[in-house]
Amino acid sequence: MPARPAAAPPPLTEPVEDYLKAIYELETRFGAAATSEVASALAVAPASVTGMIRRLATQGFLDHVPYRGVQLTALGRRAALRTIRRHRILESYLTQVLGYPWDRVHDEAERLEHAASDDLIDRMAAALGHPTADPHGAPIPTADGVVDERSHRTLADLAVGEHARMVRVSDKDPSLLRYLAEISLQPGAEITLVARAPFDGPITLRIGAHEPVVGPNLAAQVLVESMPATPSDSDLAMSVSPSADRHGHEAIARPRPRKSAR
Amino acid sequence: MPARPAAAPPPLTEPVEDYLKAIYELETRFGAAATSEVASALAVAPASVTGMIRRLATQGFLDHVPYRGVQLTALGRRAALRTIRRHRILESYLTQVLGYPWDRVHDEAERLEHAASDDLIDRMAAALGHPTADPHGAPIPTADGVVDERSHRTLADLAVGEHARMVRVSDKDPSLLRYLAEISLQPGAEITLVARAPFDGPITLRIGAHEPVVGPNLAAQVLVESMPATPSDSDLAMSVSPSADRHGHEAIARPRPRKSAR
DNA sequence: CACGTGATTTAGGTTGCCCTAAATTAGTGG
DNA sequence: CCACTAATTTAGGGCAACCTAAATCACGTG
Repeated sequence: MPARPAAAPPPLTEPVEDYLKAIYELETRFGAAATSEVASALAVAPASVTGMIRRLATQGFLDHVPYRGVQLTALGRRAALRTIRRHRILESYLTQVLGYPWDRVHDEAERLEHAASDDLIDRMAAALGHPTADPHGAPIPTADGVVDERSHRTLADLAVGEHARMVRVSDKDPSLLRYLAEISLQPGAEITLVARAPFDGPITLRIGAHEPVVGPNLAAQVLVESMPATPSDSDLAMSVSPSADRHGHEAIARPRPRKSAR
Repeated sequence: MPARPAAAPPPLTEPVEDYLKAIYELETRFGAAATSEVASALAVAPASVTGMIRRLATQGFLDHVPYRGVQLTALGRRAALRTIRRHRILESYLTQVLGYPWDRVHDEAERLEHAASDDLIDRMAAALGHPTADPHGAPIPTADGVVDERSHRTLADLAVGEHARMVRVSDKDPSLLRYLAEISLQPGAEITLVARAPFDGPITLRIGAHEPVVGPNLAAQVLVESMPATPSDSDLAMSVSPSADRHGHEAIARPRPRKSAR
């Protein structure tokens, strides 16, 4: 008999897409996602996360070791990246074509990402010339799930006198984004760290003609990449190597044998 | 005490928006919506419709007379028109800006209409110059719920020799839409009815240089408006008055007193 | 004017996703 | 090694939206 044309997988529900996306993001930040982290990321009770996780595990989207957290399978990662791609292309389109300010695209994209078809997303991407990063600098996965996962230093890591380019900031806090726009601290901006007060104090930057002073808290949220010092304003031209400071993602630890080795 | 800033009404769920939209459409076509009509419009069991209708009635979106059907209240009509506005602006935007063919916008808009914010819809409308009709000729309600509800004759109603302009066709049947596009029968097209075979037979049109022949079934789905006969190709220049062929919408009949009046 | 037919509603379930409260487990410090 | 704490899971519901099967109702007809 002729093989049937491969039963289409049932489309994921909105909550499922949200869980997978949240788990993906926690996993890339911490190596694995704890129940409570997922719960607070989604503003949901931990008990609810346990239930959803069990279902997602039986459906093959993730591996769950009870009391130890979860990790996405290849299937789960693909699904998560598909949602993330939609989200970031939507954000790009909303800002670049429809004139949204960058602090108001997150919520809109958050809803649209579940409703837009692949075709729509591709048309938007094409209209933008297939962008590789969204307005906040987050990399956009390709349609087949490849994403630039390089990690970056933060503004708080820069040494005095160092020269860098702003790369990325989270899209989640509108008021932070509005403030950053005010001081022209947006992806692509060139920054020199002018001064740093002691005891984790405020940091003075130079961005173009301005010299904003920001707190260490804010600085830690802004990702940057080193730039070769410009011949003009640099005395110490230390080129910081883009050292791979990625932690080596362990798989979830299996529950160890209970005999306390001592 | 200072009056609180008016508690925001809880946003409608997706199924609720769909019910209200379907009921609105049935109501403008038939004067009232029957349970079974709603059920088949939404591809849902009639028993499910009864349940939803009861909830919507208690929430003030519609009036329900058991066994007699439903009618929207002013509140329900506003909500329905808001969804319809979104749908039609989305369809317009998808075709005009993103190059969707007109037979593929319905499904996409159907999903996006529940996710798009008012702000997004307004931005799209502005980008299009505030269109008054969607790609299929359906009128777009304004943001405050005003819509052009004129009814129209169909292609099947035209007399031989009559000259008309195509106004509108349903957006629901992609294959019909593809065929109409093939024969250039799209909103705005000027049409002359060239011949009509007897016994409800095929109808010959002239559209520009083409003379497509269409069945009565198709003709009944295409809404048109009369045009003054052009001096060139008309012998009988009958200007058909745009007679109000609107049926006079009765309210739902109350269940009559059971004593069989006779 | 009773009766059958078709439309509608009621009764009783199911599923997905959420909750709170009460176990249970892992990991730490004494 | 025991006890405490914090994280997690289990137990037991709730609500929205759907379903099927079994009443019930409206209405035209014989």
